[in-house]
Amino acid sequence: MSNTKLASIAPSRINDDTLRKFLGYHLKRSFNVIQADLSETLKPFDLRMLTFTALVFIVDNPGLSQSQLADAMDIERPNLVIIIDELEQRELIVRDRVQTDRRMYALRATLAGKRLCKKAVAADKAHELRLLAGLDNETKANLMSALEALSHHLQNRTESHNS
Amino acid sequence: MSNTKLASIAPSRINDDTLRKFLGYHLKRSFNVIQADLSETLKPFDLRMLTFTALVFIVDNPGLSQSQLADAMDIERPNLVIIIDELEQRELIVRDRVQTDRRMYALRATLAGKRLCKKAVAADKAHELRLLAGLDNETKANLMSALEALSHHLQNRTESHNS
DNA sequence: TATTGTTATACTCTATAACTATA
DNA sequence: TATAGTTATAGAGTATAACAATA
Repeated sequence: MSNTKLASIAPSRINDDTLRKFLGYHLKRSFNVIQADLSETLKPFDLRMLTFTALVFIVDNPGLSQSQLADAMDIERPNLVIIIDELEQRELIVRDRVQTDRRMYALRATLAGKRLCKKAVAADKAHELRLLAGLDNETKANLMSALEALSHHLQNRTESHNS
Repeated sequence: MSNTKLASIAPSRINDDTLRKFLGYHLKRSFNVIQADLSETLKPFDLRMLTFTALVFIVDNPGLSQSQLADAMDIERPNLVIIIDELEQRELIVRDRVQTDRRMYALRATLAGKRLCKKAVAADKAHELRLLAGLDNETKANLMSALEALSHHLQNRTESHNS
């Protein structure tokens, strides 16, 4: 860290006064760290954030369709296909044909899927607690409620835009 | 919205009780919305989130090097090159050779760069206010301080990991 | 006609290894 | 040797258009 020569030319401490005022700036930085760390946490289960999220949704909502899932995950239908393919090939979920509407599949988790989901959720929870270790409980509670409020607010906003 | 037949098979309202407890879940959803909206906001200036962030950093820190900038932006050096190339080609910034250490460049914004930066910052600020319209001021303030705390906490965590 | 799932495709962001030129 | 910038490349995530099967 001996950038004594550098100090005369470039700022030794980077100024982010302008960017610090932007929600998107902090959101991106925070998400990048959590996303990178979460990838490591999910690696033992052979899951990524997207496959993990899809699996949890299917476990919690047996019978939902790919359209519904894509909508819940805020991704486009085409991008969900390979995620479902992967989960199905690993026999964590099944695609059941719906008899009353043969266009769509009812997604259901297998026993193996439910078991893996439970383990991954526990690992993810432990991972987040480890990541937030050092913050006092009040800050953590504020963080969670603020983020949940933001997420809901933005979600409702886009819904009313689409209609 | 007439999924009356669907209701008998699949859940009509998606349950996200499990995922709702995860910071990463809300973080990702919020970031996706803000990122998508910000892209639209920056389009008139021919900027993306990355080129915008780089430009603001250079304006606020005249003379910084690409390594310093990559570090500040939390991206890898190779990925910064094309961003700087783009800003330089558009004559928003210049790469000045540092005489005392000819390996590196001192990045500086041109007058045009500073002007565009100012306009883009204002548009971005207006965009965020518009996006958060409807939330009461207390929630907004909580959100900002919570996110800033999170961003700083995670940043310091990774720094101590790298050393 | 509209919708579900699918294919193909393209663009952006991210990450790593290896090179060059300078120190 | 170590560092700054670069090239090449590969892997994710995301978005759109167009298609087949079904409603």
